[in-house]
Amino acid sequence: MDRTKIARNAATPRQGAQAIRRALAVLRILAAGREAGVPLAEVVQATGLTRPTVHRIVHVLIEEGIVERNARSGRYAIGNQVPELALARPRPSRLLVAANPSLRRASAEIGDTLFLTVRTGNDTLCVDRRIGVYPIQVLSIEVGARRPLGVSSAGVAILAAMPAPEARKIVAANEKRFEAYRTDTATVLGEITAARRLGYGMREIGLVQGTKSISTWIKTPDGRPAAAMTVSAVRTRLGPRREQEVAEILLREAQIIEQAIGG
Amino acid sequence: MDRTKIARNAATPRQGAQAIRRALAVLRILAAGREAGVPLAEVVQATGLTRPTVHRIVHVLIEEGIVERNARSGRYAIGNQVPELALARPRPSRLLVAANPSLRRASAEIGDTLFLTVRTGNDTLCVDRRIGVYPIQVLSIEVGARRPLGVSSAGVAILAAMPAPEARKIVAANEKRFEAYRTDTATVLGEITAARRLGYGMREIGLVQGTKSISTWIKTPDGRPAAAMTVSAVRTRLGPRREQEVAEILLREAQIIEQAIGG
DNA sequence: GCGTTGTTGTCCATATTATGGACAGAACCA
DNA sequence: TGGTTCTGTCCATAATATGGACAACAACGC
Repeated sequence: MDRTKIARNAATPRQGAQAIRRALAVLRILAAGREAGVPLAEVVQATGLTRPTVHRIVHVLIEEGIVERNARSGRYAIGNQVPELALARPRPSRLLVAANPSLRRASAEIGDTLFLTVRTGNDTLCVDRRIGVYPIQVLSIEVGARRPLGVSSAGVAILAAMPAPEARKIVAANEKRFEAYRTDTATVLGEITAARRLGYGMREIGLVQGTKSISTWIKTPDGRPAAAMTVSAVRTRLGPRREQEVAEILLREAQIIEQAIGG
Repeated sequence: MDRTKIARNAATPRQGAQAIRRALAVLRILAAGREAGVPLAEVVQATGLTRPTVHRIVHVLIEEGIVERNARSGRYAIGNQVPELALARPRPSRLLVAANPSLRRASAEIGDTLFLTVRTGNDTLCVDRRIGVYPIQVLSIEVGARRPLGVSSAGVAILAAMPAPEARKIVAANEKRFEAYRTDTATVLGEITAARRLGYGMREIGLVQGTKSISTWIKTPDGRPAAAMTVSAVRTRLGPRREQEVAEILLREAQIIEQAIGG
């Protein structure tokens, strides 16, 4: 009876739309499942909603064409109508355009697979990939791959570049989803701290066995990290010396991209 | 108190998600506004919802990143996160792939601008465009353009190819949106009847002054129209004789596409 | 200046709507 | 055949979303 007026202007998360927010949370989990989709139980676990609620949401979204169900597996996936809605927007994003020359340059210089990953909500989303000239390439992550912030080196880099309290809040929000990626809050927080010290994100053990990744963050003019640039390679190819070299190239190019989107 | 069990299995549109359905209705209207966006009042008018409701929905969607607001005009538009969700799906649709050779062939043969338009819900959505060799081209419709079924020749063609009651239902549902396109239910129904007789859709007066359009429908194996192929040109270039020629080419290619997606 | 019209934004009592515990069915396995 | 793990459905209930009414602001005319 006393916080009625005080809290309204600041960060009150606008009421009267629980169902819509929940539906979007479901959609974002489904998006992480790509074409293959996600079983209902996993959506329940990842969102923390009850099963009847998720079931209802998912089936309404199916009726609306926003979600599809794989007839074979019974899994739920992002439907046809989502790309159709997306057509309303102009094709390539500002970042993608700005990053293009840097990706080309760095890819040629480094020779290993290069990824551009953006932050979207509590997830990372791979939006570009360049294959290098070295004969062994790590291609496990495809354009469109989406993961909770924290489970990839790109996610760690992005979290490391934001204020610690904000990063902690996101990690806490993603906690329920870490299990599926064989990690946990403590590990993630440790990696974030390490990345802050180093100046870039690093994972000795990538999501694929025997790979190693290095990521630098890219900040928007307002100082918030919006994306990351990542190199992935077989571990043996990224010893301490080369790690240093690669990191320097990535840091240089990240700065160039920051300037391009800043101006 | 008597229809409790009877109607449940057939086409009961699953309850418990009014808000989600409404949010999607809003999104689809916003999608029609492309980058420029749509003023709130127009969303209200087009959806038939009340203003407070639309306002609430739109602002929640903004908080979620699904909708953006143009700072200059105050209009609302589809946001960043929609294409990001869309990345979860594999790139080019089955239809787009199947239609590609036909579009190329017809475009070369006809020389005027060619469009491929799909049905999505109660809208048409332009998904491909080929520019011909003739020096005057009608380029007003871009890939991503979305309009209520019935206002373009493509929409009329698609409606003409479905069972009359279903077409009437869609036209009725779109009624509130026709005004913005300077047409009305009676006109649209008349055009649909004419298209059924002709075997293809036609508009003497395109949405742009002085243009004329011809559209043939494309049906999926289950017999439902899913898309339309359209030629637009300045009216003088599409006299009765040439109209016949163009229609024949379009009908031929439509059939080829139908076979390609059927097998 | 001052009404007029056309916007968008907000409040809050209310009834409609979404919720989730409990139950049921289906598929798989030993 | 009983156990386990999944999805689907029901319905009383509480919480949620609703929309009428009011407010604020801008642009325009005179």
